[in-house]
Amino acid sequence: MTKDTHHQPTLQDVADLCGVSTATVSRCLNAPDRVGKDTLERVLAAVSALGYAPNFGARLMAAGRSNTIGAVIPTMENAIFAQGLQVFQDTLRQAGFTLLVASSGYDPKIEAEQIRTLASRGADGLLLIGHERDASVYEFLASRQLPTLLAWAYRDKAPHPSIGFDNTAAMAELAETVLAHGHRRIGYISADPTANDRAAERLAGLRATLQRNGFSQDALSLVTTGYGVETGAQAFRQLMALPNRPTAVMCGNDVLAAGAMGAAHGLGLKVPLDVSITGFDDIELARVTTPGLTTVHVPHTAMGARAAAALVAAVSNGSDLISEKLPTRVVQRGTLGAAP
Amino acid sequence: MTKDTHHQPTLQDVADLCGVSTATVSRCLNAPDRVGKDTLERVLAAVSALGYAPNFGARLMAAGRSNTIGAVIPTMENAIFAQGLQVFQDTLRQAGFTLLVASSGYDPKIEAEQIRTLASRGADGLLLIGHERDASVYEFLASRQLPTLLAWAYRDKAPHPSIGFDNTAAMAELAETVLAHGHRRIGYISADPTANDRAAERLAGLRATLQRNGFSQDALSLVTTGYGVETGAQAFRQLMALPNRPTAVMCGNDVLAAGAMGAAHGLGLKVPLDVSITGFDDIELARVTTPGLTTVHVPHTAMGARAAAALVAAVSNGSDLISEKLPTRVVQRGTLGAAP
DNA sequence: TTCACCAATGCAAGCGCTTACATTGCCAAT
DNA sequence: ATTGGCAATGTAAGCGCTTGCATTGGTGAA
Repeated sequence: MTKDTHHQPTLQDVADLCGVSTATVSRCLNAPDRVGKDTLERVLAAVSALGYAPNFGARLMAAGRSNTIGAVIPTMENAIFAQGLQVFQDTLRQAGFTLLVASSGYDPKIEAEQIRTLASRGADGLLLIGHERDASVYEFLASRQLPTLLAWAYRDKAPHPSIGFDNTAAMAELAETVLAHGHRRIGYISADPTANDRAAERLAGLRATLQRNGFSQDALSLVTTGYGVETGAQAFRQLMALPNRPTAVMCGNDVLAAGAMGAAHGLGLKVPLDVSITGFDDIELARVTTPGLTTVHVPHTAMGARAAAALVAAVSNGSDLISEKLPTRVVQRGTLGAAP
Repeated sequence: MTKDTHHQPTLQDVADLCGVSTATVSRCLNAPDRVGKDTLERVLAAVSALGYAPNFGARLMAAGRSNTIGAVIPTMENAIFAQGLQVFQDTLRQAGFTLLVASSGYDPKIEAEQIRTLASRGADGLLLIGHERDASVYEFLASRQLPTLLAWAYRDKAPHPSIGFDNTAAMAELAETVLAHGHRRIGYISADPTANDRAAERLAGLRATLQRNGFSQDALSLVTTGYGVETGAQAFRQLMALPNRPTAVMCGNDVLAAGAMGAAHGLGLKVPLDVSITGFDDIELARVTTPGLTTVHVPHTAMGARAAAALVAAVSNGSDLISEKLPTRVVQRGTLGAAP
């Protein structure tokens, strides 16, 4: 037998086939200008003839770079991050990078674990959602010198670079709009703000707006809940059962709002005649409900593209990651009406 | 200086710290039962003290295994695959595997490229969507001996193992239900069936049902379109502009159906009084429209979990991947009514 | 003609880990 | 008391690639 097992072709095979050293072949692939023109041609021919593809592990090991960017997102289950992530991946792909995605289920423990996993797989850079996480995680990142960009959030004073929008201001703007419609009793459905800084900031934006407009604490009925459509529906029913039910129910995101819409329908309440509902994120869901959801439009596409470009630059040229604040805007679609 | 650069701890560091060989440390991590109990303890303590994490590249290289499963899905942009994928990842994680996701944008060229990328990154197994792809891709997979499981589809005679459901039969069942409501002119909105075998099978199921029930070709008005909510809406308007407009519009998936719902509302058509609409997949969207979408429920969760378990088994024990057919069922929610 | 220089290429040392094989030492069976 | 067997551990050979340094040979300047 010439060959016992059916191996993948290696650099050596290519080198043998054209009578050069592995070093030359490697250079043909990674620094073509450091090689003679005819040699280059011959080697590339051999490469494609053999169907050679470099072994990722070996390359990672020898070069210490993987051309991979990792992303840890809270969930893949709904569309909140999907659109931005899709663009993120497309942009990376065009730059010759691969995306590794992991999701944490909104659990900081799992997130930390996933970050470590991605790092140990040689991710050259990381995309994370939001600012808030344990100091040990940031220490880990620093010790690895891993370029890390935070997204879906932006803070002025933030110690880590982020690309996103101002959750607080965006929700404040929406809240102003709601108040302008004459609503005086506001319900708010939020994901747990202690474990989710975007949720916390949005809630803060709402609170600040209420206060600024001279409302008392009682004007706000807060329900904290989970992340699905169903939990949104449940929270909405809870709010409607209140003695002094709110005339407008604002939701921390579109998924919760969609649930609220469903629950309203189930209760026989007309939106926005009987009750107004608002969301946040402007995902596909928001265009699909009847009437369309009044929500905050978030620049998913721009965010994904800019984040990818920034990380690629940081990884390739070592350029610094700089924070960027993208604009949001309130989108009126129909679920917000005048207070009854 | 004791150390010039700020290196990650290596196996050697751990070994030095507890006075054993790297082999022993390696065994502690990979085959704890082949090591003395006290040694194990000491080593694990050192591991966590140093914050040691194995270098992925080195491990991949030495062991030829990565504990990684790759998945190439058509899109992350909507929820069609998200739920199944989330479960898939969770199950993998619990088995100590990592998921690498890539999306192809429904483009076979990109899919092939992504498959190669994942393979070269040392994915131990692959999850792909649907059966149809170029023979060269399957040859590549075979030459790599890469355990590959197809999902979201199931075929009896299929040459490759798959776990999913029978798209043809499921759509046929839904079509029977539609016909049972008295509809005689059916519109169908489909993604391009030439590039998507699930779409093709669903269409085939519908056609077969019409034929079985003695309908002529004219009973079906087909519109082929893209993948977003908006394209669904557009296709729906197209169907409503037909001289002999259909009384029921069936859609190849829930996203298209949601678009159709929106368009119907825009045209002032009451669903299901004026026109019936059906979807396929039963994703979150289907519960959010008003009225709820009548659709085909697909076992997302079971599919993701079983697929993960099967791949883990195949990769770990070399056990064969066997096809599995999961049940679907028609879910009546309200968008399907009697023909006007 | 000589020589300094440079482009093109080869040599070989790792990168950090796994694992086949070798070694050690202890216990039970003879 | 010997010794075979076995569990625990060590030794060291790669895995396939990149890259610093060495070597080669051709070029133009002196």
